[in-house]
Amino acid sequence: MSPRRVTLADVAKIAGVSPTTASLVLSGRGRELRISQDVEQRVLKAAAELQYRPNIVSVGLRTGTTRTIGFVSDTIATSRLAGDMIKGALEAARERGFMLFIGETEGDPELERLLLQAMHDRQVDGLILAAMYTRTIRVPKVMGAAPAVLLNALPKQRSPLPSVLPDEVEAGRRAARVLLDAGHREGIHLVGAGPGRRDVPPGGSVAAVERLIGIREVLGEAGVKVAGGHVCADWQPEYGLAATRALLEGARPRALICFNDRIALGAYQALDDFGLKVPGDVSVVSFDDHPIAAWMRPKLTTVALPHYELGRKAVDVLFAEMGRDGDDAVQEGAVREGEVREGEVHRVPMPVRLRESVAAATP
Amino acid sequence: MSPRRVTLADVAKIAGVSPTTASLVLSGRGRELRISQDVEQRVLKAAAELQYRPNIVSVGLRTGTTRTIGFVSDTIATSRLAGDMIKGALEAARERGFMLFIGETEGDPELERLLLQAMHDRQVDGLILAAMYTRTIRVPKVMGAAPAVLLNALPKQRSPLPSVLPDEVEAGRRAARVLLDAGHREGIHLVGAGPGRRDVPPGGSVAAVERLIGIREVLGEAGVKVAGGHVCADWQPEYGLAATRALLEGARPRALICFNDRIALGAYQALDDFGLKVPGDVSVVSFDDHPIAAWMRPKLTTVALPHYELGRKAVDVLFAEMGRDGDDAVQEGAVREGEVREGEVHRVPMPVRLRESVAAATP
DNA sequence: CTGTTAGCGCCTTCAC
DNA sequence: GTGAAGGCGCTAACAG
Repeated sequence: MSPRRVTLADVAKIAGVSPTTASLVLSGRGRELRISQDVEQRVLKAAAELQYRPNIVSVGLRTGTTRTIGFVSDTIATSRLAGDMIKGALEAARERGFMLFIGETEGDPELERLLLQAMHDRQVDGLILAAMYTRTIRVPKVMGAAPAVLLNALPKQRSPLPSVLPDEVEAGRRAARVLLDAGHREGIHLVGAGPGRRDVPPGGSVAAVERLIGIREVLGEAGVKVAGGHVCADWQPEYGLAATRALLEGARPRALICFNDRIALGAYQALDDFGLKVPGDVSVVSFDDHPIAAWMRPKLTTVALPHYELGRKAVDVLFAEMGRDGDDAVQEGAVREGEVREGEVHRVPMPVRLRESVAAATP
Repeated sequence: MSPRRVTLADVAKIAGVSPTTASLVLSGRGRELRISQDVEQRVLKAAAELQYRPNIVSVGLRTGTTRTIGFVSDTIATSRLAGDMIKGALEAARERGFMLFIGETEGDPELERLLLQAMHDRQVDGLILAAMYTRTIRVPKVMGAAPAVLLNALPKQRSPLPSVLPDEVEAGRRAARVLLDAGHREGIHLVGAGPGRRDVPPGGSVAAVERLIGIREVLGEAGVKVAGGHVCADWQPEYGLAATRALLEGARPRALICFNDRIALGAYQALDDFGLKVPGDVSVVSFDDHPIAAWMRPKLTTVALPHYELGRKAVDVLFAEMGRDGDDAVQEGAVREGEVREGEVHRVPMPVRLRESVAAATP
C-alpha cells in the first residue's frame, strides 16, 4: 500500500556514500569530522529529495532515547484546568522536539502501575506524574526507572523527585492584600476554611492549608483580625451557599475571602438572598480563576491557578532532571557534603485577576 | 544507574531455551506450535521471576507496529469538552493495550504537518484528527500514511477517511420535541440561528446548519410555526443577551431554543432584565450541556454533546480501519461494483438532559 | 518441536 | 575523510 519509508541507506545510495557518512552529515557532526563539502552537499540534497526522516523507533532501539515523555494524571477531563496543564506541557515538550504520551489513572493505583509500565515499555525519556487537585500522593516504585517530576503534587513519603506546585501561600497573601489595598480592615470573613490555622476541610487539601497561612500572615501583619471563618466540607457551590447563609444570620460581613470560585458562586447566591450587593455591600475575593469566575456577575476577582504555566514548568524541570544524567552534582553551586539532593519544590506564582467583585471599603 | 532492562535473551538463558522458543511461548503461539509443557512452564516461570517485559520499541522496529495511536486536535484545553473527548479515546485505546500520543495544532497547518510527521516518525499505528468545534477541515496529505479517522470534523475535499460526529440533526429534532412534548406550539423563538434554513452564522458551523434542520423538520411536521429567529454572529453570552433583548422588545416569546448553552446564559440574563421567569413565563432549551448548564438557575435543559462517546467511537472506528488492512472489501456486504468505499460518517447520538428550564405550556 | 540465521534502521566503534 | 562491521531487542524464515 503505502510506499516503504525512505531509510538512511536509501539516502546514502543516492548520494553515493556509505550509510555511516550519511549519518554523520545528517546528524550535523560532518563538519567537525571534516567531511568534504562535496559529499556533504550530495547527502543533504539526496535527503531533501527523498524527504528522508529518521525512524525514531530505530533510533530509540539503538540509543535508548525516544524523544518522548509520559504524562500521567489522575484525571484529565474533570475540568479545563487539567487541559491547560497538559497544553502547557505539550507546548514546552514540542519546543524541544518531544512528544507526550498521555495517561489517566482515575485514582486507581493498579491502573497507574500499568500505565507507568506501558510507558516504560515504550522507553519514555521522562515521566510527569500529575494530580488534578493539589495534594500529596504516594509515589509508585516504578517511577525510579526514568527521570520524573511530580506535578501539582507532593510525595507522601520522602522521595528524591522534584515537584512543581502553585504558590498557594503567596496566593493567600495576595488575596488578603487585595482586600487590604481596597481599605478593608474589618468584617473580613473566610468561607471554605479558617479562621484558625487548623480549620481546614478533611482530605489533606494542600490548597486550604497554604492559602490560609498566607491569608493569616498578611492580615496578621497588618493588625487586621479575621471576623470569622467557616470550613466547608466540600468546596462546591452548595456548601458555599450554606456557609455564607449561616454566616449572614449572625454577622454583617464587609468582605469575603472564598477559598475557591465554586464556593464564591454559592456565596454570591446567599448574598443575593439576603439582599446584599457585591461589591457595594460586600467585597468578594476568591481563588482558582475557574472559567465561571469571568461569567459571574459582577465578575469575580480571584487569584488564578496557573495551570498552563504549571505544565510548562514541569517539562522544564523534567529536562533539567534528564540533563543531570552524568553531571557532577558539585556543579550545582554550594552543595554541602553529605547533603542529599532530593525533592526540590518549585513554586509557580498565582496571578491575581482583578475584576469587579472588590470595592473600596466605606468607613 | 538503573539496572539494565531484562531482555528476552535473559529469559531464554534462564529457561535454558533459545530466544525464539521463549518468544513463541510468551507471544502465546506456543500452544499451536505444540511446544512442550515443560519448556513452556520453564519460560513462563523465568519470565515471571525476572519480571520480563517486552521492549515495545524493539517490537516496533521489527514488526512495524507500536501499539500507539496519535491524537491530533486543533485545541485541547479550551474547554472540558476536548478533555472528555480525549478521555474517551484514551480509555478505549487502553482497553486494547494502546497508548495515545497527544498533539495540538492551534489551528496552524504547518504545526499540524509537523505534528503528524513526528507521529509518523514514531510509527504510530493509527491517527485521529480531531476538531474542537464540529466543522469541515482540510485533510493534510501526510494523513495517507496510516489508518486515520476524523473526529468531530468532516473533510473539506473528498476523502476516503471515515469521520465521527455528533448527531446534530437528531439533536435538533430532540430539542424541538422537548418543547412539543411540553405542549408548546406558539411563541417559539430561535436564538443563535434561524428562522430560515439559511440563517446561520458565518464560518460554516456544522452545528448551526444541522441543528436548524432538525428543529425545522420536527416543528414543521407538527404544524408549528417558528415565531422568530435570531442569528448570533458569535455564540457567546453577550450575543445571546443582545439577541434576546432585541427579541423581547418586539415580541412575547413562550419558549426559546438557544443554539448553545452560552447563548442560553445570555438569554437568561435578558429574560431576567425584562422580569420574565424561566420556566414559568418562558421555557428554554439549549444544546451542548456545557458544565455551566447544570449551574444555571434554574438548571438548563439541554441536548448534550457526547464528547466522551465521540472519543471512544473514534478509536473504535480507527481499529476497524486498522483491521481492514488485508481484508477483502467484498466482505462488507452489498458493495456494488465500481463503488468506492469512502468517508463513512458515523453519528453519535446526543442525549437530552432534562432539567428545570422547560415547563408545560399554559394555554 | 526447537534452534540458528537474518534483518528491521540506525549509530558507534574501529579500520583504512 | 570515509567505509565495514557489529549490535540495540525482537521476531520471521528456515533448518534440523
